Amino acid sequence: MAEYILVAVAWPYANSEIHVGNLTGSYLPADIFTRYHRLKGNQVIMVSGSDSHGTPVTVRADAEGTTPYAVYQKYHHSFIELFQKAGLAYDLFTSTHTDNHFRVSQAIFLALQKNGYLYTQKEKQWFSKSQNRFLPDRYVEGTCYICGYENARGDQCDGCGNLLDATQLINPRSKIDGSVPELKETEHFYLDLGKLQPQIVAFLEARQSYWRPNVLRQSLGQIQAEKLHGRPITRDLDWGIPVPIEGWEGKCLYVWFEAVIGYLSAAIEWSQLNGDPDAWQMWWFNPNAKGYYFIGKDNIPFHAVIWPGQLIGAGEWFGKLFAGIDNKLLTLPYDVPANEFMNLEGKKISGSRNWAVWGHDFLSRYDPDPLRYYLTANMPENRDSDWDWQDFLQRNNNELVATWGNLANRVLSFAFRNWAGRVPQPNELRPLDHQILAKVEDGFRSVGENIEAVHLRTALQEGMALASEVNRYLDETAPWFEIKKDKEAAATSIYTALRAIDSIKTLLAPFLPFSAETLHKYLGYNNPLFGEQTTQAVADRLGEHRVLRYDSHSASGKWSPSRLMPGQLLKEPAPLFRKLDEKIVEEERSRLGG
RNA sequence: UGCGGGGUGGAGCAGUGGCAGCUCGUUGGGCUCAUAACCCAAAGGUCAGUGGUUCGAAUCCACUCCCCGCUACCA
Repeated sequence: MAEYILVAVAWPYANSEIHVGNLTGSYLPADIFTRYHRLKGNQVIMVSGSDSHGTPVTVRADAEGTTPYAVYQKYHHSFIELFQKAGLAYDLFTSTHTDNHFRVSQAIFLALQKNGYLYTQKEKQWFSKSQNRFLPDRYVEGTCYICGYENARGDQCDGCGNLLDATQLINPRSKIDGSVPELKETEHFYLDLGKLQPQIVAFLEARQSYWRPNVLRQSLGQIQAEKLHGRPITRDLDWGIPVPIEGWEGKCLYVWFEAVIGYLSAAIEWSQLNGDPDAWQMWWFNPNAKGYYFIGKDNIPFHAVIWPGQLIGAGEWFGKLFAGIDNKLLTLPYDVPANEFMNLEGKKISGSRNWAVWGHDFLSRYDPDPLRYYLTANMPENRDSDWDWQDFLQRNNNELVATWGNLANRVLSFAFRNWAGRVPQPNELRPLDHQILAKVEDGFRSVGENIEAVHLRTALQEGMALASEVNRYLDETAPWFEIKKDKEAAATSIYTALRAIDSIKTLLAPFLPFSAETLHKYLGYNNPLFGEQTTQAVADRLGEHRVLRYDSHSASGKWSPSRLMPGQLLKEPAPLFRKLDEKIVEEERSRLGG
């Protein structure tokens, strides 16, 4: 009775690098959750990709004198490289710039239209003659018609703080090239969220007993306070997915509308790449499948309100239009365990001011597991948290190294040295031994329950607490003392301790996959716990996109207690983690804001 | 101003009606297998303030004082 679980992870926008806030907000919790379910033997797929379209990408391309395609490719490849280094093992990390995604998105659009949830509306927008394109409100500056402030932006005035109607700006100019734009009429499609509101509310109410309060506040709470209204889902732009309607050439689907559809299209692409093209239906046409959406708090309305609205609105027409299948509804999200934000040294992370700890930069000096440990221990599950270098150092040295790394090292090295590199043969286990093993083995229940509820901080804490228990056990049995007078007693203690750390290894593996794998080898196992991350280039009519995949063939890990065999050949151990020097705190702080 | 979050021992947090807990740090002791790691013990809080509800409040209500977000395609 394996469960079908879809792990849907936020799509990084392809115009900037990834920092620790992004990692702890969505990518890391998703990976931990997914690794756990893999060990557990569930049918889990973790999908995401680069959000490739939209105006910011085109603006950046213009500024750098290159193409939007090149900009997106550059960041996309950087993401894939980072995810490999950080051990973020997506079943598929693709992109929105694929033929498959275009077709899926257009099918969703058409299904919504068939069901009567789209309407069109004409409006005036600023148009840049020099660039021959419409300007998003953000990219128009002018004098505020309320307070007279001269550098007001189209959407909001920084002088008086009022939200503005961009078309009323006085002396408008393009923020991109300074030219004077003119008002021009344009027509767009709107998603009729007002009409979908009753179904969206019902969807949310059915889930409010177990959703996080921060997510409910910004979805159900928001709707109750102010009604939903239609949102434009197309734009005058050529870098994106064309509106699949005749006469609408030169217009594209708005990125917020099509990027979320990636959760569906990526599952479909994953199936195709696996040579089992209908497999996605086990997640998407299966009412018992559970979809978990790992995102940051900025994305809550899109995932908890609008995306369910899109799925509900597409209804059975999606299956019909896309796959010729009747009477199938798309599976709605089961949970949206959105995280809050992580600040940095007390201030909000800001990429443009370099107030950030960048993923690539961090991993050029430190290992991935300490990063994953700190980001999990400090994950903003309930409220904003803070990355503090002093705190990072202390948690690394006093918790990860001292409690867990040292435990593994002291047990392994003692065993290796005194029993000729093999797991010692124990006597019959004593009550003390049974006790510690029972305690550790109960972790498969308690840590598992916490991970399933996406309480990852607590789950990690419980795993670490078990490591402390084993340290205590060693202090009581004192095998270094036993061995002097009764080697068999020492063998029993060390065997018990080895079995305990073997189990804890598995309990911590979702969080610390690299060191778990190393420890797994030291314990003498030949097959790895997890599969491999691989990349591959996929060609279609839009060009080529590189994808990151997960190959589970070699994986042998199981979410179950150790059954370590006496006599098993150990490998010569070495410490799992490095202790860090106090001086890195100042070094790292001085890099910030530079 | 509007909306939202938060103020708990030195630090970071848990705790939504019933003797105030956890991790780290500090101090003292133990051990010596281990990356000066590990184990034990102790000190340390009028749970922001005031008033109220209650047999009983960190926990509910009212008011006050601070801090921080959001209202920006900056995650």
